[in-house]
Amino acid sequence: MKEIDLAQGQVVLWEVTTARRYLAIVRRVDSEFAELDFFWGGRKSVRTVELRPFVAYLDERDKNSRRVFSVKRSTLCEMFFNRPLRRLRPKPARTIRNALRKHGLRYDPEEWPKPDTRVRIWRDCSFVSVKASTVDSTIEALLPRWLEPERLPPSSRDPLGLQAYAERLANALLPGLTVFTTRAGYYGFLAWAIQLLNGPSFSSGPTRRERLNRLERGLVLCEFIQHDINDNSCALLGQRSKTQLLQGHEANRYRVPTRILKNQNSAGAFRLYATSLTSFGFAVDAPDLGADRLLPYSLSDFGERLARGFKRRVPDAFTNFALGDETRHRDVLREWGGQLCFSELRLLEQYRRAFLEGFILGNSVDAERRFLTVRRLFQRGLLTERYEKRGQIAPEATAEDDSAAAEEAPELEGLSNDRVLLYFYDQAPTNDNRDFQTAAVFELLGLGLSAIFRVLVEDLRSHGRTRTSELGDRIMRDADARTRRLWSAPLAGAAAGAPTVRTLVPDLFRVEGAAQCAAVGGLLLARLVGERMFRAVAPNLTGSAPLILVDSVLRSQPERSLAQALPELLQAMVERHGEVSVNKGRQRWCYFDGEAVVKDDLQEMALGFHSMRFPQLYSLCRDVRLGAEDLRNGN
DNA sequence: TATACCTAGGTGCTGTATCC
DNA sequence: GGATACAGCACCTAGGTATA
Repeated sequence: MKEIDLAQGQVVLWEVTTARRYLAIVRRVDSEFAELDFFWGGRKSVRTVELRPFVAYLDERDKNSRRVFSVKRSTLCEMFFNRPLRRLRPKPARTIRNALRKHGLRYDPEEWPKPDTRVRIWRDCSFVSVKASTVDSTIEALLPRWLEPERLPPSSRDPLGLQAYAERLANALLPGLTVFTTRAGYYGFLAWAIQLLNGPSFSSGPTRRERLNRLERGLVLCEFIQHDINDNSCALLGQRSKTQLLQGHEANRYRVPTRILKNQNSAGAFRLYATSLTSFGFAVDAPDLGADRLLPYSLSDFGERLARGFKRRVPDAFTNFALGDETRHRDVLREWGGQLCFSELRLLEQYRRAFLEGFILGNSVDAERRFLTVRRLFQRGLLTERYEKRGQIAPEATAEDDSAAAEEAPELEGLSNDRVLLYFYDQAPTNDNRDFQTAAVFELLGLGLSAIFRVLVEDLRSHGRTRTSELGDRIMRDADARTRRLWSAPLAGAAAGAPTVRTLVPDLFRVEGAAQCAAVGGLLLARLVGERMFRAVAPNLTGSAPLILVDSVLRSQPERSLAQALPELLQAMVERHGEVSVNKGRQRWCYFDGEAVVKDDLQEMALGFHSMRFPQLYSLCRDVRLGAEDLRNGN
């Protein structure tokens, strides 16, 4: 076999025998050997003379075959996964497709239903490697470009670019909370750890960050032993390692585990709670301390109080155990776990008061915002003092004619984002409700638009190319008579005849098929823009993508029906998606080619509310059993 | 019929891709 | 580089199939 240059990151063909051939990625290469990463997760060092770049293999194929590699699906699976995979699940199928696309290979057909389905693979001549050399790029610039542009990094998962605006709305309601800030105990643990480790005793030896990680692992071990394997009521970061940790004893004695998370520095408490810790006013950023090898935070007065409160729960010998290498008996660690338990910290009044000070009762802007949000949730009965019960749809949140739909809804633990947003959407538009209602209208507009964009995405996935003027027929064909009538009526008529928003939203998630979902999404948009609530909050959404889209297409020509407006709405969304993709430097999902929309790098598209962090808020409130009395003290 | 084994599908959690 | 969403993984269970 002739010698060919191999490069890191390249897809190569390793022909062990004529029958045993594998595709792999070059991890490292030197003059004689290349280390390969296989798609099934294995790694192996192979002599370079046994390897060929897969594209070179294709180029060497017979011209009569048009340099197309045709192979049964089962054989392709063996080449990728070392197994024929008689049932090809979506995940490995996606792995193969993504790998082919990523490395400039095209395939046909799109779907491979049977093991003996033949898959044809060939070079995608429009592909330009992201890491192309300067010489390549110079040559590329000289080439005519009448077909596809060069490939960009993979597409965004947020095709209409709605996430950033949603986060701004969430931050206005609950600044400092993130999707990870669910346990009040971590604030005290981190404050105590910062206070302890930034002291003079730890200037040599392991870094303070490593010591903090050890303290966290020690805490997690004690909590896990305290709450046995069947008790997940006190969840901590690293919960998934619980079984492994509990098995890691020798004669009922444990050491601090070496690992609770794959990367504790990026996924541990210190990192995930850092911004929240400062937003709550417990600590301030102090990068100069970091330069001195200290933890780069300085505790505030609140933070010092919180740390002292937590310290009262820390067993005397815990620190030495966590930072040392000694073992302790299970029963001792269980007792420590009981003292440290995050679910019990509320019983310590000093700790609870200090936490509430930072959380909602302090004088900072963020604390005041959180206080106003929490107080209104209490006033509306969305937050109550009954934390143990599973959350239910609040009776006043359900319009009378929608009660049947609400009864069918599954019970939700805590406080879900959709429950809060739909509740406020149902209330009168007042200044006191305005921020919640702005978020609700934004999310509902986003849902309706996304449902409509998704029908285009699914059509492109099936056909590769579609005309926006034909999608209306598809939606109408699958719809019931009432929906067809509403889609054909002028916008005002559709708004008046459509079910309520509270009915349409669950429908959107219940109906099967993208076309039916788009039909419901259209009715949701019509209903929304016709309601008083929309007119009340629209000024707050000026400049946001959903408002621009519905204003420019729907509200500008209210005499048109949804069916008539659909092609223009889709065109506006595809254009918006194009702009978003350019701004992000990401590959687009689709683009206009004359009258038709053409598939490019389509991604899976799911519908849902963005996180407004109400479940996380509920969890924090539950940890300290926040009550109405606490809020009265905050006035 | 009992049992073992296999697979699909659901769920929850972690690690990483993505976005700003 | 920080914050976030989500893909992927591990685990579990139900149901189907093969075998004794």
